[in-house]
Amino acid sequence: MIEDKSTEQRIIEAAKQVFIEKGYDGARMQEIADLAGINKAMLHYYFRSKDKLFFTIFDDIFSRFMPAVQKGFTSNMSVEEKIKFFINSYITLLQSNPYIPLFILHELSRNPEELKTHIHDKVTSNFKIFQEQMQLEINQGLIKPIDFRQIVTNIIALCVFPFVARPLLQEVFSSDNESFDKFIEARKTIVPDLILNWIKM
Amino acid sequence: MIEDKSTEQRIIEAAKQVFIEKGYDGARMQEIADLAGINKAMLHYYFRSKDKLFFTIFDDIFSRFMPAVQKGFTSNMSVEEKIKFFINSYITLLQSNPYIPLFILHELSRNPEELKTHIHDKVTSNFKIFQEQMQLEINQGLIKPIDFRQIVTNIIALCVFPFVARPLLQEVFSSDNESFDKFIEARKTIVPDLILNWIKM
DNA sequence: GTCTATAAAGGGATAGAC
DNA sequence: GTCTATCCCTTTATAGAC
Repeated sequence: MIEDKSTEQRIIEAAKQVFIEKGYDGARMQEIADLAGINKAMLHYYFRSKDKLFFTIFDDIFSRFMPAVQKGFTSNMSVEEKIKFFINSYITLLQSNPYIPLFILHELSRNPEELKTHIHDKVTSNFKIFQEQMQLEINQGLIKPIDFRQIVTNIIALCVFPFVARPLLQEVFSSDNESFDKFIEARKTIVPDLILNWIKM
Repeated sequence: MIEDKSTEQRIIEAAKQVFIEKGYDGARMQEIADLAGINKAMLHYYFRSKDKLFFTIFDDIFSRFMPAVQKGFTSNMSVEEKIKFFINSYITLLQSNPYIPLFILHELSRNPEELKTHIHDKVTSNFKIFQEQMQLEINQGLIKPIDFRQIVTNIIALCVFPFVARPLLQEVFSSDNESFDKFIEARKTIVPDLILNWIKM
């Protein structure tokens, strides 16, 4: 049970845990109440409905997670340095938040229309800068002329996928938790290798 | 509504559709019954419970999908040819079944213990052959000595991720369905390039 | 095998006392 | 703000007629 802190804060933390683990459909208001150390009536007093509570939690998670992903692209490093830096810090972020990506992807796919409006203004800006910088280095002949979207998608895919597919991969490779953690750690050098080897002239 | 075919077959097809779209927790027996053109009582007559129906459907989907993935690795081609062939046919398979991966990943993560037993015997064998062949080509100096698991993970990640992250990617890149389909199609050459460029000596 | 009707439990939401 | 009690709809599951 979550202790200390204000009731509202305890509800939010409890709801995050339960929604992330079970998803919207699998989450129970009773379980959130128990974890927060209150009763169901209090949930509705603070958040009116399961829907409202969910959207609050989703927005909170999404707006913490996406900018953390994108801000790595705003510094004044070269494309190569940025990619190295980004992959390293992104995988580190995922090691601390391993269940966030699958939660977001599942909920977006479950309810695309409603949630699109919630993410629309949070995903646009930061990549633009990186895109322009890449175009510049392409013109300078430093990197190959590859579709910007493909590069970004490949980087994200290689970072995120092991986390969303963890149960399956552990089964396929018969690996225990410890060796899987090492496997992830190794990717902090493997993924940059793979990407840079591909895009550099 | 699904017509013709036996009642059991209609139930299975309807259940597949609904479970894949909504997930176990979001699926309703009523919706499955409606889609199959029968009533709820019939579902229980044929499958006793939602759980039993779900596991039947999950096993069916999983045992169709995973071997299709792995059989590409059993022919007598070189590692390079196999990788090219696999990526192409895997992405093509995903184009016809875009929602299967997220469904499997979500359900595995929701209920890992129960479902592990269901997948255990279906994921082991075929990769072994490919692993041995890779070791051989590594010894011959044809490809770099890279952890086999990392190569397989990267290939699967690059194929699968765009499908599980489609709503998010379309939002980030402001792309309509048509241009996203082209984006996917282009990956049939991009992903092999990326992988082979990385592992070839 | 297929249907209608209904039981039984679950779960979101509210009323009202304190 | 917080609690207990309860409403009421949804959903899984079963009984029983045909």
